Amino acid sequence: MLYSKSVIEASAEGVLCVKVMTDEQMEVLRSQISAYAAICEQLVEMHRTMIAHQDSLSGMRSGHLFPDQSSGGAKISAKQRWTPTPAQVRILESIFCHGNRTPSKQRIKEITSELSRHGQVSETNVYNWFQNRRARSKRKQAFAAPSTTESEAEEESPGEKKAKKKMHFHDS
Amino acid sequence: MLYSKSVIEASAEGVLCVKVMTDEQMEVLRSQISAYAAICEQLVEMHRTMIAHQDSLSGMRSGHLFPDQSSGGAKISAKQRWTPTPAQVRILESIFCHGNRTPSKQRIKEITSELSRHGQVSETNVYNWFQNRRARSKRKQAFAAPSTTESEAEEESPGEKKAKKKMHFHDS
DNA sequence: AATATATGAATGAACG
DNA sequence: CGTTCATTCATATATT
Repeated sequence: MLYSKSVIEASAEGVLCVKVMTDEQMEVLRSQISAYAAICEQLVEMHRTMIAHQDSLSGMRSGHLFPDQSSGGAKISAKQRWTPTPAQVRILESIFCHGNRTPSKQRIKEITSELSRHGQVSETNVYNWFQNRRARSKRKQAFAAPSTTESEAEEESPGEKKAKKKMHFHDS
Repeated sequence: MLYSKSVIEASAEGVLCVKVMTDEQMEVLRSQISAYAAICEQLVEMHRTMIAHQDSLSGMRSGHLFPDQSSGGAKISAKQRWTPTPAQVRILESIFCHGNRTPSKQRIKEITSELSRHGQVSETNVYNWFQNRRARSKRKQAFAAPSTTESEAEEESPGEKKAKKKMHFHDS
């Protein structure tokens, strides 16, 4: 949809055939950008307002407790996706919160064997878990509003955290 | 649909007119839209989280309140990242499994032009693809190899690997 | 049951 | 090159 740029190839052979945009098209693009800009502004404004009212933020994690997997009935249903048992989650969280970042392959193996005693896991599962855990942790911290004390002086506008684009083209 | 198909009209007749945009300029515009889209997503997510927290306090439901964009179906899904088409994947896998490791720059160029006939692709994309392919192949080995002797049965085959994987195409 | 959210997995791109 | 990040997809689980 957005890539209509390469559509116009057929007008002439190789010479002054370029990607052209009519005023109309330009206008369309302009309004799209405009619209997004407006939406962003709106959202930022809303966000600020809400933050102002926000004071009691108790980040409670929803402890999901699911039934025992080995409760008599044979659970032969082929699971398509690994689901850590509560015990495994506890161990993983513990390790993660221990500040021990970037578990190496060796460490992964150790953790995996440890977890294996509480249910079936693979190294890949553990690896993915840490990857996801870290990524998610970062994302959730998008707005950790410390109303108590201003510790971090360096901060950007709410919407710009993710806007940074680091283009590094390896190219040829 | 915000993108009318009047895009092509201009090139048909004598109306060679018009504002031209280089690919570079198009890219800039695309990036802007993309960036705004990303920011919006981020803001919406933050918003949602905050609303959820507020709900736990007052039970008030504000509902979704971000306008437009979905009503008209004008989904600006500016693709920020290259996604190889099935045909391209097939070719790439084929080359990769051909044992020809670490394609040279020249080879990359060749492959790129070959792939270009099946969809837009840059040399950087190809380069990255091979890097990733190799790295992940190795990782899998690392995870699988140190076990016993018979666990070496897993090797990707060019023709079929993950049939259940949903292929999402992108229009051009 | 339908929708929403949480989260495991896959992968393109970037970094050192 | 190996490792890590960021984004996306698919599904398990929770909520209405």
